[in-house]
Amino acid sequence: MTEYDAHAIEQKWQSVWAEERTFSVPNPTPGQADESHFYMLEMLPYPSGSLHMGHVLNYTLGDVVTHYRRRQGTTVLRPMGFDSFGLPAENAAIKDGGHPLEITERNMKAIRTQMHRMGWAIDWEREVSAHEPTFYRWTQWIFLKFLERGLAYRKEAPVNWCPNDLTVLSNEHVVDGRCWRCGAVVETRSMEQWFFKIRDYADVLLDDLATIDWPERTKKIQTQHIGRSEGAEIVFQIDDLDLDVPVFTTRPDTLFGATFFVIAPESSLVQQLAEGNDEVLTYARISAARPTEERAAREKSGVFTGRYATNPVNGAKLPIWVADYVLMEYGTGAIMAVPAHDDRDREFAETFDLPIVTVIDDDGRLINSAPFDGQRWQDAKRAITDWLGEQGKAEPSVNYRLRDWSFSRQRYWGCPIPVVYCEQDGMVPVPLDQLPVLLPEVDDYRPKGKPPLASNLDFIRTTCPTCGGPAEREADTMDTFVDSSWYFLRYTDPRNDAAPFDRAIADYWMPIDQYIGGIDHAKGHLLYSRFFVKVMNDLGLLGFREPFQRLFHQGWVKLDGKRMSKSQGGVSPNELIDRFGADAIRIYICFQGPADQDMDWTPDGIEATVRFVRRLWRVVHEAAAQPASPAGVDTPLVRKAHETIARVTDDIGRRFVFNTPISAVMELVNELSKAPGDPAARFAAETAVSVLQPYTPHVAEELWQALGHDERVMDEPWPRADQAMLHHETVQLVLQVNGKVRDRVEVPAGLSEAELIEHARASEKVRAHLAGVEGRVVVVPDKLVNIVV
RNA sequence: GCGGAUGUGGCGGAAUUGGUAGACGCGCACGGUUCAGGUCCGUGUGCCCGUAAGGGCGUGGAGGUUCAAGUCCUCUCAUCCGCACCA
Repeated sequence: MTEYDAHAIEQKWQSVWAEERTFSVPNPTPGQADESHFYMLEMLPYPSGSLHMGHVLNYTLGDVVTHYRRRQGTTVLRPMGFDSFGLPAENAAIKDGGHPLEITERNMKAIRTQMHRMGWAIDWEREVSAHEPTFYRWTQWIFLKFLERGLAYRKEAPVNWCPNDLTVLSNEHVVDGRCWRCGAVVETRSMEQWFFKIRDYADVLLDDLATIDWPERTKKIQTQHIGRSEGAEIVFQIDDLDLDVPVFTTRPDTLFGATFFVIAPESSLVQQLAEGNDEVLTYARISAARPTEERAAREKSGVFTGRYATNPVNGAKLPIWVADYVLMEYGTGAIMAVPAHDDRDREFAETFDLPIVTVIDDDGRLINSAPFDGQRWQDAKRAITDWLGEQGKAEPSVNYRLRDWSFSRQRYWGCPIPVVYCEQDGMVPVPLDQLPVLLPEVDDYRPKGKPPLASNLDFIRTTCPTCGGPAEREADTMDTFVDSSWYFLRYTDPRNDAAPFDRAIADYWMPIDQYIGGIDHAKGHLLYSRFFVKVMNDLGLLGFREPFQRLFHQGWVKLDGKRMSKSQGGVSPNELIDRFGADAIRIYICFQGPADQDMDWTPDGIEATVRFVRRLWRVVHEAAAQPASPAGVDTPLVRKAHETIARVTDDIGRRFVFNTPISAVMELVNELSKAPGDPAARFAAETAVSVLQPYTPHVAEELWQALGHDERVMDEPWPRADQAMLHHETVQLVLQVNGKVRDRVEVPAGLSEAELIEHARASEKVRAHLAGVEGRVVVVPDKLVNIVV
């Protein structure tokens, strides 16, 4: 027996797999019989640096599943690529002082090497990167399809502006009022921007959550983000102006309690209502410009316009105020204020000394609301809406918190938006056959507040595809989340140069059977991708409605309480591979705890997993020197082996837990080492190597050979536990008195209740606690007898 | 404020259907092998009382249901995460 040499073994097998293209999976040929297949995917990395331990956990989990499924006889598609366009990669390049293309490709190279060294079973022949023209050509193509269908549009709107990254951000990427990448406080600016009409899909995005197997918390986050709320739109008339202003409310039952009326500072109504009123106009201008964060500070501010609105239920004259606690983007930008039954309205009323009228009593019935007095508020909602509806002053309405997705960025490193602007023809899409619109190489790519491409005249100046006259190209680029909304489709048919993918091939592999990635993408990438798939389904490009059938979030790997975001000294995967080998790291990261919970990174105990691999190495070699285990041999060791198979299979396959299988194999190895010469030693060793193989693919192959096999263990069918071997001849019977364990005895399995009770009463220890009293008896067959006195 | 997750030895964690709490590993202690050290092997290790036999306590806290609760119910505390003036 030679010493265990992780590096020699790992390099050897990694070379073999690369040469033999072991993990490359061909697409089905037309007419081929449908075979069992599985699409395993983990979220692709940003090449903004090299991998950290969080990635190692993510991709190792995917790898274990990949091997496990392969060995179930399933063809597993498991591709990889790079989210190489966009802020993360570009900011990394700026920091490193190089060109984004150069830095990005350098990082990609480093990551590929790390992935190779971890031994992950990846089909590299399907690799795609967002920044390659062969990929973004089709990002542009898909954009144009959206545009054609009216789902992409340009609009002047208040948007989130990051003063540090000098670009617009989507709502999903403003976190606590700050930029998701750099942490700068985001400002509000009114700019003409590109949007995707994700709001049109709010209902289906909500409803179809019921059809997918996702963690409930993720569904909750999306549900909350979409924020569907049902109510009514009620029309208020503005005195003297002959103007009808609708408001949205979820509580039409409180209409009689409305005592004032408020409009948002950004509302176009302000100009009409406050003409010549400088106080109001100044307030509106100043508060509209306040940063979102400051505006969300609780203190209520506002100004009275001097005008009144008429409450349609009772003709009451409600003073109209302008106040910045009313948002332009939600509902109609105007509200009826019911201070008795709304905390914000109450606070405002108290600040400005406005009347408060209670219209629902403690029993939940309407008061001060004739003719609806006495009705339960839940019923009155409907009744008042119907009543006003008959007069044409109300109709049921639904509102969403979800805003359309702002996806244009004033940055260089992204997919060019393929439209041109012509004086004659206005905005003109670039014809499909002229794609891709190539991102030009520029020297000065740094953000300046206006898109860097705008000053690149070679790029900007073009001709109009419609009239042939002079035109200018769009200078904004796309959000990186556009790329990641469809990359998983490109993997299915990555070299197609006639279409983004062939529909039949995408329909064959998709939807993804198992997706693994961080929960930080719950309302960004995971929502956008669902939207893209639904649109593409509506466009007839594919035959399914959801991209990710089953989703799992790995926990964060934390260092000093903070999420790992880049490789830090001492904990970089490369250094750990150098010191301990990939197999030991793979075991370690899985063994640390439940994969969906956060873990604090400590290197304590990583030596232990190396020690375990060495122990396995030694024990298996010792067993390999033994004669082959005869069929039908029945020893405690052979039973332990079958038990291990059953546990590991259930844990990975059904429960989707990855730490306890390692404990199970450790137990088996412990028993094997304590049973030298056991006739089942070879069988136990083979079992240990076989079920550990998804975790430790390199050393498993080496040990499989040592056990005398020519085949690869990764190609061996997953072992099956012999049910007969799981059945025990004797069981340990727990004897309780008053629910407390007093004795344990070994008895034959399958005894009758009477026999079990007899055993219990025969126990000295039980008798000592019974003191001669008979007692009532509870029996759990093969497990427990509890005597209650 | 709303929504969600978590809480078990000195530490990471296990306990899958209400039925032996603490598997597996780290750490620690003692012993052995090798001996420059580490490696490696063995034994022990929830807490308290007791030389021992044995007994008591024990899954953040308080109640409850049950023959039996880490697991179910009610309340509560702590930590973390998501949302947050969304009418």
